Amino acid sequence: MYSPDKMKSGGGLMAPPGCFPGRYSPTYRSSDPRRCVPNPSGDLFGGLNDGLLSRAEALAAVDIGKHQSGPQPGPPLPQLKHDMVYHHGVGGPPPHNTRPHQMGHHGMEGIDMLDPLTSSSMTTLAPMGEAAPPHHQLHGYGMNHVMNHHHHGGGLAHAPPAHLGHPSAALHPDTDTDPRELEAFAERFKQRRIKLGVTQADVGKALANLKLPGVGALSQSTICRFESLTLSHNNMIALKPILQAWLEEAEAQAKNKRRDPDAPSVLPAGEKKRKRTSIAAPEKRSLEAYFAVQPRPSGEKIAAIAEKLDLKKNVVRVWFCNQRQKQKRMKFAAQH
DNA sequence: ATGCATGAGAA
DNA sequence: TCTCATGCATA
Repeated sequence: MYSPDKMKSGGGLMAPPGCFPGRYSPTYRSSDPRRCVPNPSGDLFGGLNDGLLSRAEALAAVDIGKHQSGPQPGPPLPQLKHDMVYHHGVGGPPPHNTRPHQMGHHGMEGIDMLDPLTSSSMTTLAPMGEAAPPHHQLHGYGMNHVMNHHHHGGGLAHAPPAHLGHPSAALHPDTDTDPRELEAFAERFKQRRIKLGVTQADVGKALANLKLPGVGALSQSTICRFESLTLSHNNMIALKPILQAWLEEAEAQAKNKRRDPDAPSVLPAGEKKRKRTSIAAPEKRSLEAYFAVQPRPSGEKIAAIAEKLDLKKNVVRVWFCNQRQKQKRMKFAAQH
C-alpha cells in the first residue's frame, strides 16, 4: 500500500532554495536514433528459459497469439490497464459531484474485455506486490515551505491511515491529506480555472509569477495530472497549496479586472527536440506480461528482455520504472 | 491526456 | 539501482 508516512521527516524538509520545478537545463542527448523495432525475426520467444521469464513469455505468447495468430482461450492476462480511477468507493462521498473518470483513452489497444478475473482482483484494493519498501523520500522540489503548513510537531508528517480497505475506516483528522478533499479540490480547481479562461499550460507558467518561495513554473502535464488526480498522494498534497494560491490570486485579479499587462514570456529559442521512443504494441504486450510476473526484474533480466524484444536495455528499464510508478500512483485512492 | 525520459536523492 | 516528481513530445 502507499505510505505517505515519514515524508518530510523531522523538519528536514530539505528545500534547496535553488531547487524547484522549472529549473534544469535542457540536456538533450539524442539518446538513440532507433525507434521501435517490431520483432524482426519473429523469434520473439526463442531460447532463454529461466523461470519467470519463460512464464512471462508464455503469457506474452498467448496474448500475442490472441491478436495475431488465432482465437485462443487465453489465460488470465494481467491487463494492466491500471489507469487510476480516483474513486473512493466508500460510503458517503461528501462534497463533490461525481465526475466520471475523464481519461480519454485514445489510442489504446482494444484489449480490455479480456478477463474480469484479474482486473477485478487488482482494482479492488490489491496492495500490489509491493512489500512496502521502507523508503520514502520527498526530495526537495522547492515548494516544501508551502506544503509545510500542516504542523506536526516536527516529527513525521501525519499518521498513515491505519486502516486498509475498510470502507468505514476512520476519517483521520488531517484534512489536507484526505483523498476526498484532494479530489474535491482538484475538481473545483479545474472548474474555476476553466471559468477564468486559463489553460493548464498558462497555470503552469503563472505559477512562477506568484513569487512564492521556491515555487517555479510547472508544465502543462503536471497541471493536467493534478486535475485528473494522476499524481502520487504526496505530490497532490504538495501541489495543492500552491495551486490554491494561484487560483485565489487569479480570481482576485479577474475581479479587479486588472490584467497584468507585462508579459514576461520570453519564448525560449528553439532547441534540440527530444525524440520519444515508441514501443510497438507487440513488445508492449510482452513487457506487460513480464511485468505481471516480475515487476522488478534484475538488471540481467532486463537485459535479457531487452535483447529478446530488441529494445534498448535502458528503454526497458525505464519502462519498468514507469510501469511501477503508474501502478502505484494514487493507489491509495482505491482504499478510500 | 499520456507515453517515455531525466535527474536528484535515498537505499 | 530504485523511487519520485516532473517534463517534453505526441497521439
